Amino acid sequence: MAKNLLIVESPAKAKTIEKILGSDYVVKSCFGHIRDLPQKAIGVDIKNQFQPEYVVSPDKKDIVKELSKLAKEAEVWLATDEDREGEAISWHLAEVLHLDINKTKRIVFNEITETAIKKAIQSPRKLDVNLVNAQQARRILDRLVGFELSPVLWRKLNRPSLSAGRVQSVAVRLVVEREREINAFNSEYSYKVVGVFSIEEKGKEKSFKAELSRKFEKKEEAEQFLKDCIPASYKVSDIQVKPASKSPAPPFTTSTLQQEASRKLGFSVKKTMMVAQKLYESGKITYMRTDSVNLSDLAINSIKSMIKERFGDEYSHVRQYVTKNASAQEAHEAIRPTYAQNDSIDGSKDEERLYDLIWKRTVASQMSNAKLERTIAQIDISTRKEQFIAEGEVIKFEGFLKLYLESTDEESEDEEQSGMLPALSVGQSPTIQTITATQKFSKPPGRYTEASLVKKLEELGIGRPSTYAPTISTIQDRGYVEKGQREGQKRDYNVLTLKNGTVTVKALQEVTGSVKGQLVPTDIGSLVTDFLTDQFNKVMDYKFTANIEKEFDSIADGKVEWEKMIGNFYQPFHENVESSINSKVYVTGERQLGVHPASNKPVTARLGKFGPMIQVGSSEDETKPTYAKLLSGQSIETITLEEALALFNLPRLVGSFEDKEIKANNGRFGPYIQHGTAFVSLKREDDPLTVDLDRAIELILEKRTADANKFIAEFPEHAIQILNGRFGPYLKQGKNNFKIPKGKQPDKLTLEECLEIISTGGKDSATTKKKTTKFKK
DNA sequence: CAGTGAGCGAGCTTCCGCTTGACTT
Repeated sequence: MAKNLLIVESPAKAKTIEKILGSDYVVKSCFGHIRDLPQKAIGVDIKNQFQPEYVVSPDKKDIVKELSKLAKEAEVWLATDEDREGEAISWHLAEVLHLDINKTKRIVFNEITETAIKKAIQSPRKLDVNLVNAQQARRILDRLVGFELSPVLWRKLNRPSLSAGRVQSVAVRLVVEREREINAFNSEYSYKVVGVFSIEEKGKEKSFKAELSRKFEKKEEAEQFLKDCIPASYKVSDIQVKPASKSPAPPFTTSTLQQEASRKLGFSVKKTMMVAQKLYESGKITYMRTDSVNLSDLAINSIKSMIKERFGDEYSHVRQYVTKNASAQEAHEAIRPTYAQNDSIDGSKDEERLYDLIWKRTVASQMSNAKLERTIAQIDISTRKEQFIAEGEVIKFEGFLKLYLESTDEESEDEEQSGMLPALSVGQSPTIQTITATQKFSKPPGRYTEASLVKKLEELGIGRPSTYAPTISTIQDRGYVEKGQREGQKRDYNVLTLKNGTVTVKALQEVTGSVKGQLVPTDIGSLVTDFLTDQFNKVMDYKFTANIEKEFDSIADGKVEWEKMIGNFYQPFHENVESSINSKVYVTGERQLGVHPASNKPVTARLGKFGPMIQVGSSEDETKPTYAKLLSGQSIETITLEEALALFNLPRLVGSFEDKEIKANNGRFGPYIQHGTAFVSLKREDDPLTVDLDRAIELILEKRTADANKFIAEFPEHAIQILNGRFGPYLKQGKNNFKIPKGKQPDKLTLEECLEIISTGGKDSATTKKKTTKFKK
């Protein structure tokens, strides 16, 4: 039996540390928090100084049992993370394992290296009760806000399972307000003029581009300019050459990894975290939930020697990055490869790609600046006072660019990579080949992507590395925010060209305003945001988290009692909740669209029991009002009277096929076509208002083949079917589904085997089914 | 499975931050 029990949070960490410490130490993991407020009840005694009721989390019972047993016979070292949550985890461990708080050794290290760990063992400290209290205040405040606000929403929007919280509600607010900025944006245009010139260099013709020093607002102005250029000659009037340098981005944190993996690999934040977890568990990278850009000395040294060996001394530049984010707690290192010399790993395609990204980013962060030379040449026009400006950039020394360049969120269509210019000199007269004036529209602010929303939340100090991905999932699961599906719309633009002495005008089309993969608010998301910002503006304030973080810090410093801080917050907050819940106002977002041209009845859009809808007429009229559901992509806030009235064309007769009518409609599960008694869902790109007969028949036939492929085998006498599903083959009996055990071939199952699967696996499947279905209604 | 369009009723939702698997139709 070992004399010492050392407890850390993560099992992968435990393994590594056990190797370092040897046989005197048993190193175990507690898998994060072991105790928390109860899941189903508020668990805070408000009348009694907000005393929390903690329970061992159901999935941690076994862990706690094991740790208790080990703790009885060994000296316990609490080695959880060095931050507020880590301190609290240690305190809960001390409580549950009945350790003497004054005697228990608490140690911390923020890198897993032999020196760091042995040094930590040399200097244990006591539990920091003030820091624990700061965590309790954070926990209790979040619980009070979440569990008091959510019921207000259930009532005001008449919808169960809505939720509100310090983090998620602000995340939704960001998306809602961005959408409104975009809706309010008035796109303006101007004409951007680009000339293509050529010049002789060493007997060869070389061409280069230059942009005019001004843009034109009107087409006529642009046209006049081109005409003026017909007889013109051109002269290089000035050349400036300036050295420039670029430095690498710091190593990855959780947030920057999510952003880069989204931009460069197209990963969702959830996927990034799942793949990173795999890399971490197999020992290939350091911990992936971190807000620190710090690299351990050991890592820096091994990266340095690797760079020198592989690229040469001149490529090495040791940099120690400092975390700028004020809310960072820096309990871990930056995300980096465990062994810098491994420039690739074996794993799934996704693991290999993410590792490659992490490796390059980390190594590049320790490489020299890139040295550039920027050339700006000015070209005069004999017939006009404007000038053409040619810009060129030449890399003199690539430095870190040899490996890696960080991407940006902006679309890169306009970024003409300014390459090398031919050698120009003042006084030269380049010849013009073409000049084009292109109509360019100003762009509204971009919608958030999952990753750019994480970036924004981090800037505001809202949320933590471990919660970014779950928060993004929550706001989508609750139906507040969706990933956009709509393709862009076509827009005309003009291009004027001067070539061979004549000016031509062409109208072209571009696609703009695609929302694919970007976050758009739903009607419910917008209504919840408006309601909460109106009635609970303090909690919805973008600075709320930053403000209370300061108060948590005061608690951690021992200057403020946590009960007092929570009391000061709760008293006005709760009064607000009470008055809001008692008011008879319901949130429907009702909006008048106008009157029906035929009947003169009012047309309104609002949130109904089953979602956003249009109503024609009022419920007080003698004849009942008529209703129509909004289509996906439409919203109460933006739908027009014309669009609303068009919805009443449903159900719509599309035509007939195989002697049966085909109708298009918008139902409970979205738009569909009905063919006799068969129903087929429309695809995202289809619109029930316009879908034609050919397409409808195509979809019907598609569905028939899909249904045929779905079927593998059946035993009708027992109502058993073996089918192909989303997660592979499965067994179905009546309404229950069963997993087919590994190693069994689904098409060769016998009746006996099927019955066995049902009798053994039956219980589990039935209970899990209940769990998942209860969410839906 | 492809309706419906309120406000009583019965009983259910819900937070944020630490950690991993188990499991999905």
